[in-house]
Amino acid sequence: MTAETAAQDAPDRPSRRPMRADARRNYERLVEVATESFLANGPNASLDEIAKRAGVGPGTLYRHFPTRDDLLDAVCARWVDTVAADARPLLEATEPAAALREWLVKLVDHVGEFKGLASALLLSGDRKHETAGVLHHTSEELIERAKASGEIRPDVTVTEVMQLTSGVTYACGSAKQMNKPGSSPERLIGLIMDGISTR
Amino acid sequence: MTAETAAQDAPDRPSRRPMRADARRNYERLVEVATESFLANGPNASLDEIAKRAGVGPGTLYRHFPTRDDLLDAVCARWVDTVAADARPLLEATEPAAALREWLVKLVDHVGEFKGLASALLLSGDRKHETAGVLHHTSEELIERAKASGEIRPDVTVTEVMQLTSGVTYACGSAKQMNKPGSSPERLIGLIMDGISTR
DNA sequence: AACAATACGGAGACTGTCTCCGTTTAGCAA
DNA sequence: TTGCTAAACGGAGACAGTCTCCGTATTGTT
Repeated sequence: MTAETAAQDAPDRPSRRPMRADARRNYERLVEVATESFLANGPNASLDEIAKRAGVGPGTLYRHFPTRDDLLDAVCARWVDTVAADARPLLEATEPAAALREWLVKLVDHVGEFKGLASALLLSGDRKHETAGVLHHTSEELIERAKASGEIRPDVTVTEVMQLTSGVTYACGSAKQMNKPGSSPERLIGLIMDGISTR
Repeated sequence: MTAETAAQDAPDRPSRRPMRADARRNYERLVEVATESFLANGPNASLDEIAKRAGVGPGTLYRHFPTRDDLLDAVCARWVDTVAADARPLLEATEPAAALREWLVKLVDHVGEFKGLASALLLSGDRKHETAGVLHHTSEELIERAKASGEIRPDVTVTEVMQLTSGVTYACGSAKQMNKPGSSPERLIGLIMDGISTR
């Protein structure tokens, strides 16, 4: 399921008939407005406000997205497609370890731009939407290739790398928002790469 | 400033005369109740509720702690003394790198127990209360010793280690709360230790 | 005992969450 | 087209949490 089709047979819709036209319109618009709003005001942005700015009543918002997390998920689902596209070329790179490093840095940057909204995604491998799965799967491929080439230790798991990476994301994000410079994602990912490399 | 004395010339009090007896009593009681409440209900526990359970009006709570963060800080200030005590023996250990590793694991465990309340502390080196400073300073000593013994790379900074550690804390915390087992703190800290070790 | 200075506490304004239900609309079938 | 029904809308309003204002009470000092 890609973000584009998400609205049709939306979140866990029991694959019944497609959404009515007006419902779909509102769904789309809500996700759109929510994205702006979350980016501008953080993940606690007022939901009623989002509804208002999308030109619908609160009831409509809550019918489509019963909880804040559901809305957050939908917003992330769009965004994740963009990120995954970034990885495509890396999957064919000639130097797997370097490719992995580059991907992890990109991941941190992307998630960082997206504020704290997406950080949970790195950890959950199997949420409703493939949202998180896409990221997990991409990482998995890159890690397996790097293991195969002998550059990464075979005892390291995908989950571990994702945990460490989400940690870097969190640390960089927090550091920025409290005006503590801290080290760059490149540097921290570098240290992690050193830790998981064969030697 | 230790937690015990915190109430006397409390948060950034312009070192004027000490708190009045009733004020101090309420301050103490509030921190006490807040600790329970945050642990039980997370960092969004209702402040009015805390005030009520401490037997004071909301006004009193807000006079002592103008923002939620101020209260959170006060709660953490108590807790940090406990943690720091754990490090005392490690500072004299004969194997600095092992001691550092042990400390970092302890740190993750402690912060984890304390839910998400304290994770921000690892990153901020110079908050109002020494709260964060204590942790930072302790880590610094352990890291310097490990560098001096040649086991840790000299180019690694304290901040970097704290960033990575807070990341592990975050990752383990999130993983737990969304029922994703993930790897243990020991394992992840181990990978980080590998990354920052000389080879 | 009297008097500042300090602190208390609760009423209430305000903001955000979420639901209920009467009204409207889309889509289909005749 | 028209009429019908399931689907969807949206806003009033109940509720919960935040935070302030200010009249009242307490403390510690002379």
